[in-house]
Amino acid sequence: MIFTTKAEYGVRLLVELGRQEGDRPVALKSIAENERLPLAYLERIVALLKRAGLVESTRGAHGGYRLARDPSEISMDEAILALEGEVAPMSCFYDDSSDERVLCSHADETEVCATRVLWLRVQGGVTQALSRTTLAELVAFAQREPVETKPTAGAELPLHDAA
Amino acid sequence: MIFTTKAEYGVRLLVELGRQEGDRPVALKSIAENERLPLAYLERIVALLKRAGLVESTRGAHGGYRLARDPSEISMDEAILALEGEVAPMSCFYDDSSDERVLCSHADETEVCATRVLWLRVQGGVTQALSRTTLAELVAFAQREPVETKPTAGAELPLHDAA
DNA sequence: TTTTCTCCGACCTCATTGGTAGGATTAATC
DNA sequence: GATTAATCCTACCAATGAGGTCGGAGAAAA
Repeated sequence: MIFTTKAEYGVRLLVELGRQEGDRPVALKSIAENERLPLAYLERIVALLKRAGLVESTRGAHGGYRLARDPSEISMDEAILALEGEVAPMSCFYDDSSDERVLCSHADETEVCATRVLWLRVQGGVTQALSRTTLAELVAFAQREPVETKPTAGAELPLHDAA
Repeated sequence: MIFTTKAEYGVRLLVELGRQEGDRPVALKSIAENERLPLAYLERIVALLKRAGLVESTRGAHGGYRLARDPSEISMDEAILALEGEVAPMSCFYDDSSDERVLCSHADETEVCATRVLWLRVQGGVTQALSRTTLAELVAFAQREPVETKPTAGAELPLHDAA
């Protein structure tokens, strides 16, 4: 699997926050029950979103979480970056990586590496799909209503028949 | 990392076969030495490519592997499918998967699932990038020569600045 | 018949995933 | 001010898969 459950749970959490958008923060417990996800694990996941500035928290009784911005201003590449880290099709694509196993000189910009070209295209495909999708769209899907907010160019395509 | 070293090593193996294309099969040992990859592991990887019909083998002395088709007829989505299995951004996308953890009804086609929409787009982005890239292109890159074979539509874009 | 290959299955080690447990802190409310 | 409901934080833990290794069994050329 490409993405882990962090991405799945984290995005669902964001969608849930987007649906319940109001003046009062939403307690994680209610989301955990709604989505039937383990609360303790969700706590760690929402911490990632908070650190990335996508979510704000209020402590204490009647506390909880709310979106830091309008859902239409939150793109999925930001969310996935926060949840999973940099989208890299191969380990040596990470900045910090000194993966000794894959000793192709991917990192060496000057040398033309055949596989690097391929992974760059894949990376581009993923980040495009992510950046073109906003949280507002997903919230609209979850509410089974047509998209109201103006989506980013190209985002109205489901893209899933494009393979 | 999205793909494992199987994809990296396997694609490099294919590129190497594409470069040394001739009448005689290429022994795995020479490829392992060229690319500095563990031979025993490469053996298992090339078995995947053979099973998928991308590669043919000759046993015995002076034996080895050759491409089953012209490099321009081998697209990377076939290769990755053989090496890594189905490209699925989330575990429940696999046919055989009954992943009890992710209990979103991704599999249920009738129900609109917000995250499913997202993963479908990602999947589409990856498979597009892969299917638009042929082995012939990568071989050309490895030989530091301009692409001669007519690439599939859109394949001439590196796509990596598209993010 | 030895050498050089492909083939095949068992095994092994390590890192990551997907959690859990237990508590500390903060703030509203009785 | 005690209780309660929430966020925060760190440590631990089991299962899985990744990335190999090892040893040998066929097959074909010299």
